Amino acid sequence: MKQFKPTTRPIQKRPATMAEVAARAGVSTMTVSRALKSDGAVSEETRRKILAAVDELGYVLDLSAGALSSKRTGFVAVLVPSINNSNFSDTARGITEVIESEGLQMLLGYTDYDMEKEEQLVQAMLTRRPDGIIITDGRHTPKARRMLQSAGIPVVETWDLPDNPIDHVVGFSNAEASRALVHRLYQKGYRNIGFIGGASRRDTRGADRRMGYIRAVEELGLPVGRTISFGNPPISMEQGGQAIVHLIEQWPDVDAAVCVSDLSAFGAIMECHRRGWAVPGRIAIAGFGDFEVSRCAWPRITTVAIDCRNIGREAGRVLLKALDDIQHERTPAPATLIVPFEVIEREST
Amino acid sequence: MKQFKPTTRPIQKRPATMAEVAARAGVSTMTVSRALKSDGAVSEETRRKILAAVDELGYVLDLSAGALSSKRTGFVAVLVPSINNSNFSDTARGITEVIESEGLQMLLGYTDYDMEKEEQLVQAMLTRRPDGIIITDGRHTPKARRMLQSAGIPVVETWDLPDNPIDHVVGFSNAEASRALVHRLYQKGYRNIGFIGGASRRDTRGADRRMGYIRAVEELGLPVGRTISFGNPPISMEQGGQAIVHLIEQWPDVDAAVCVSDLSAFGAIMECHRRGWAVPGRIAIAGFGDFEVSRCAWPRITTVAIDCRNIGREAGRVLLKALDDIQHERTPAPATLIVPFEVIEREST
DNA sequence: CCCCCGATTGTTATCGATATCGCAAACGAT
DNA sequence: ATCGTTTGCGATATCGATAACAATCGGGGG
Repeated sequence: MKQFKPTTRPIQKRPATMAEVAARAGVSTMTVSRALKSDGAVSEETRRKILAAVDELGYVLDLSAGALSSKRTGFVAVLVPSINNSNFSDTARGITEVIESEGLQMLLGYTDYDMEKEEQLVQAMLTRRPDGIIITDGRHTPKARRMLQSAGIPVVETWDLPDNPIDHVVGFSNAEASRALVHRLYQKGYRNIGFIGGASRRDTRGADRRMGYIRAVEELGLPVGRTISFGNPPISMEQGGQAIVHLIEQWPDVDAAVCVSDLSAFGAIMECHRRGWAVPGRIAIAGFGDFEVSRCAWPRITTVAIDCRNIGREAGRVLLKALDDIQHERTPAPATLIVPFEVIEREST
Repeated sequence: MKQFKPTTRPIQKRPATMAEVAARAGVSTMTVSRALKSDGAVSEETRRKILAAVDELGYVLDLSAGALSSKRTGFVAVLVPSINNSNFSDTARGITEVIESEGLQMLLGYTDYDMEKEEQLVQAMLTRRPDGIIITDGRHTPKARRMLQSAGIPVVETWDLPDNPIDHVVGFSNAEASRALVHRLYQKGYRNIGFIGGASRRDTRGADRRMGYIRAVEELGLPVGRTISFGNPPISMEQGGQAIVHLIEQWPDVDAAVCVSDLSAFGAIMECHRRGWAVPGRIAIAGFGDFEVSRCAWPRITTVAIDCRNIGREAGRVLLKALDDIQHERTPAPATLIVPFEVIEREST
């Protein structure tokens, strides 16, 4: 076909193959393959010739072919509920940081806080034959569980402490953290504490936080039942604002509110400003997650801090360890790593 | 090796292959392959047999093998500067939404606002032989550009309007948007407008916004040079707070500030509250991006709204169109799609 | 009754790399 | 000089699927 516009690039030009590189460098493909991995035993001279050929042909290695023969794709599947405005993006970041040093690549999927979607996603991910999988959840559909167990790869569950772990775990107890926060508010003198969370049970971590709250008010002998459920997870700033209004209208005597996340806490505080309710004068408000907005808002928001990025790093390390064990034909021992949380008191309570 | 704990799962169990499924169902692998794609012409009876076998063996398709023979990996590489606290997570979301309906999967990479890193990432991504690539930037290193051009796959540049596009474009002019915002502030009566942005030129969109600001103050005959550069992109809320203090100390007569993003605008506003400077009484503050925090803060923040998710969707659609063209052996025409922005005036100005 | 066609299924040849084994040359130690 | 031991490289056989083409079987039209 005649090209009228010489600037038009040929979309379909077939990329060079390793065999072509080998031919040009006058060696076998195996030697090229070795030269292109850092550890390959190749003489300096041949390597130079090969790299020159690679350069001239603009060759890039085809890992998708390599994966087939080496039986290692170099993929790590990562499933998170959502990546927008959430701690999970930091966790994903931490994972990437750790695994990319080993030449592994992340395959990211969103479950939308939905177990069914998670199941489909697990299936779709396994289709890519990842070397390992990190999943931000401790509860799964039976089928998802079965698929994960029989996939023959290391699994890391994170951000939770599952009752019955599939394999490895890197997490903390959301319930305990929430409970600790309520106790701290109690120490500060608050006696009528409410809770604001999402309406659905899809968010298992949110549900755990609610449970921790309930346990705390019960054991402290505080008035119970002051919980507002509002909107689908992840509950937004705007919804936090609406929820605080409901909370106060329904129980005018509440003096403090624990929100399922910093975002809803922030929304609640801003709505209070708008209505002239002093925070913490009229009502104290605490969040969860130590988002940047909590450190920066005015007033600064009391919250539970979790090092999200570190969760990712640790999860990545646990996975690398397991992969290393497998490569050296050791049976990896399922690890459970509990990461710390910290209640941080700021001006909002 | 003896298993002491019967619950321990066999990590190394090799997953079933298509050949095993075929044997069990009493057909050829080709028939299995056809049954597992939706479009395959297989009789209802055989399909049932095959699906039964798949189920019994717990078989999952191995796309990494299929990719080799079909020469289509089903991957779309997506490069974004950062995924944390940014609009790009929404864009990634939009892309996923569109492409997953076609069975494509996103391969996500972070450039950290760094062209060198971008270049490495492009190389790493091409190694996976994606069917297409979407890249959140209009400026690249020469080598990255060359690699993208000769990769033989559709390329979509997004979030920018490059002077010299590689292939397809879905974006808008950051400079124009920023300029429009300054004009709006001018209409509102502000005559001494500053700018707060990151210190590095790595963030090309940030640089464009600054340029738009400069052009606007010049053409309006306003005092120039009132710009503060602070911190590495993405400039954080905290840095926005520090920057506004510098701005006001250095030019006490400024009556309005344009921030490179909503996050820094928010930080600036909160810092003003802390210091008792009224916003917009003492100083008006505007942002960029229409983050949730801007809709929810008090005061609500004037900003430039971009439908980030939609950028992702459109970029995905453009890519799908190109892939479809290629499959039908048409030469895809490079498309440039300009998405709208809107200046939204709120209480902060 | 023959031929052609569509629907369904099988055969064979890749796809592009790497694992494994093997061999030759270089090297080092007795 | 001899005999291991490395070191560097190549030949061959996969890895698990799909493309392309061939084959088979019924049924309808001529």
